[in-house]
Amino acid sequence: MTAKLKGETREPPDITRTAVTAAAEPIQVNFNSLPAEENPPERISIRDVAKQAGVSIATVSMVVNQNPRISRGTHVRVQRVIDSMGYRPNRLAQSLSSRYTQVLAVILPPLRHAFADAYFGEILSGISDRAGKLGHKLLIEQAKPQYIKEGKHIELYERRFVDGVLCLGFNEKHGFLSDLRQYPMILVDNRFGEGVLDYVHCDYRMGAKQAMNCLLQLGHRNIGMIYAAPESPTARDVLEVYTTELRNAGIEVKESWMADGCFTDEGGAAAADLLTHRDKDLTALLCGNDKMALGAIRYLVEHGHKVPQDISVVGFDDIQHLAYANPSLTTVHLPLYELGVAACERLVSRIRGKVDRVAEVLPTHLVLRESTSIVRTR
Amino acid sequence: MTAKLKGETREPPDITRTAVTAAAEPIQVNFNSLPAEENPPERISIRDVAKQAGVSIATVSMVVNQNPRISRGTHVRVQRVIDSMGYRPNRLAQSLSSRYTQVLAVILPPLRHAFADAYFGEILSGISDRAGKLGHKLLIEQAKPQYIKEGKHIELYERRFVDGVLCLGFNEKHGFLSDLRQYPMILVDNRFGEGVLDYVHCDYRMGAKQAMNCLLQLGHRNIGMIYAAPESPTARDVLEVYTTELRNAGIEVKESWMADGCFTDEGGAAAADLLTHRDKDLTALLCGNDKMALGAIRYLVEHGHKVPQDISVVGFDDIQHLAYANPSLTTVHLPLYELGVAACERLVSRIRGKVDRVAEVLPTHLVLRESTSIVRTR
DNA sequence: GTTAACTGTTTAATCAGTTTAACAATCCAT
DNA sequence: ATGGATTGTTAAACTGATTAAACAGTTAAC
Repeated sequence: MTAKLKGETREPPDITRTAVTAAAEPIQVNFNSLPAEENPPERISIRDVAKQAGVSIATVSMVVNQNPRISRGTHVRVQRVIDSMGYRPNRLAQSLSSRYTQVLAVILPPLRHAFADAYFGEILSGISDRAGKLGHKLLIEQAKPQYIKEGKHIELYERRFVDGVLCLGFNEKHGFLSDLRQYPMILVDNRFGEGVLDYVHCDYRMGAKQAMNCLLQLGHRNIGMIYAAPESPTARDVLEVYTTELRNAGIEVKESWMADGCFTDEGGAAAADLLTHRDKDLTALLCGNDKMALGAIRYLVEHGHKVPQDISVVGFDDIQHLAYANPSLTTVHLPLYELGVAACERLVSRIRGKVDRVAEVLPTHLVLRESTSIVRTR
Repeated sequence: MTAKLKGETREPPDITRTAVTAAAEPIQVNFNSLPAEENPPERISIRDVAKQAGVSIATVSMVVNQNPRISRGTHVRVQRVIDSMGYRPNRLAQSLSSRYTQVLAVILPPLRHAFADAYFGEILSGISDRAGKLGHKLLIEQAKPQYIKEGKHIELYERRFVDGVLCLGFNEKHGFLSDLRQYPMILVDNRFGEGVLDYVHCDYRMGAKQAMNCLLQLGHRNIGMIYAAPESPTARDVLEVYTTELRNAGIEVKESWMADGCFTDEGGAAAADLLTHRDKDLTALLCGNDKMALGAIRYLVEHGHKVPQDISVVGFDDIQHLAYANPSLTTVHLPLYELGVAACERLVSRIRGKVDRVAEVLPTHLVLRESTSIVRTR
């Protein structure tokens, strides 16, 4: 009979409703000045503001959205009421009505330490900073097998959680990416198919060329390569440039000079083990990322090889706080922060329908430090 | 006159509306089988399902929410229609109506590398996993000064972005925390005031005791301490236990044995520098976290001190991949993943109104590795 | 001095759900 | 056969915003 009381509390739902599947600034605070518990502040809606200001809710909405059809006088008058009442528009209602959530999702690969990874972290910083500036919030998801199986990545759009998705650490092998083809999304630091998905990635070919030039100029001819994820287009870029540059220098490329290091520290160490035993004449190692390079250096040092005197090592990424490693690492600097910024920027442009398919490649540069030196003479 | 066309596209808003302030499973994909671009799938609403199933929208809603008032037969019949149509409830409408968003925010401190931090990463993993299981999404925010000044942390609730907030890496010095007092929130790995805020933290007193016991048992008597953030209650716990344990062992505590390492690698190195010059007789260092411990070891090794032969070092955190460091680090293991899980669990319970003020402390244990040894005899 | 164009505001429909109260239909006891 | 309790379903109100279309009041043009 009577309308539901405003502010009445209800029980929150215990389960997620997914319908489709039926299964399953530092300021010192004086604690004494803080009342132990306060009633939650009562919600002020657009109707309350409209009533108080003596206008319609449409007018309030237009003031909030800075619609130019509202006169200066009305704008000021209503804005004063808004400020005095502390009105904040309910974003759920805004999004329901406007069809835009102003939220983006970042999908990370299902690695145990994805959240603590320097590579992802740097990209995330860029994404987060730019998203904030563009007035967007960030949802973080991890694409575990179960997650994909349940179609949660599609729900992200279909249930209106987000306007767009940024995918980090995936490549063509990850079939779920093509499920997102029809929605706003961007693949970060890789590419996919031919004009199938939007992407932004670092120029791994340029980076590989810079690294190889460096090693060749230092006189190295027996150069090993610790790669990873050969199914990844950008990883293949590096491998291709590696072999091409060797050939161009008149060096015969040996299959035994290459090993998979799985992008990990341990993998890098294992690969260094393998490579140094397969060919004792290797004087340099090119590594697909810094983590593998560090693993390799650790292995080499522990097994009596001096770095760089016996073997030079070059990495990829230029992860922070590694300049302190001993020896410090010569590496290809990837503009990961900028990559995140660009990816976020492009995605939002796509959401706003302003641009066509995005395909951008960001330049790299070599950072020469202590893990490389002129080739040893026998 | 005519109703707006369904699926008609509108322009997304260019600005954030904040009213209050007027200022400012790997599967290979065959690309050829993918149509270049598809029309976005048309939205299916609860009304479409109701019509198709020949029931009211209330019934569909109750089926989706597994309301027991719906008969078995109706449930099955409607569920079939839901599945066949691929209906997914719009979460914005659900949340607007139900008053619960099923979204939690994680607020990180404004550090440059907060997203790539092993400490935060581990906690985040726990939070993320548990949030997923509880049917909640995660929003990630960084509390930059501007962010707090603009009251964005309060908007998180007031504009219905989230149901609750987890705060990582903050302490009593961070005044904005008290703004959140009246909303569901939990302070992670610290405490605040006396029953003012919910919190879960590791038992730093226990950890400090374990570390000191170890060092004292190894015969050390001149033990230095590299602390950080002395305004933090948990950091003070460690300092207090450190001094108490020394006194209990009949050792006079010297002010010159303590230095602030700012929780960073460089800070740890600088503190080690300071401490070893202030007192050449120090045989052990207790460090507030692993990063400082590593910085200290790096400094010590580079300056001719052998670790552990000359100086033993104990850390705090037990960050992954550090077991490989040389020497590997003896450290107090903090159950950070479990901390994240517990924090998330408790927060959701609070949101559901099931429990009172949360104040939980998780046990630690010492991991003995190579950076500690029996005290050197002169 | 009408008519047309422009301004600023409001009305009402819409977004897509949840929930309360009412209602119809069946069941059991009187 | 009548009344009350029980069960399953629906109508309608409600969540809090946006926006197209209508409308009233001025001003400009013919």
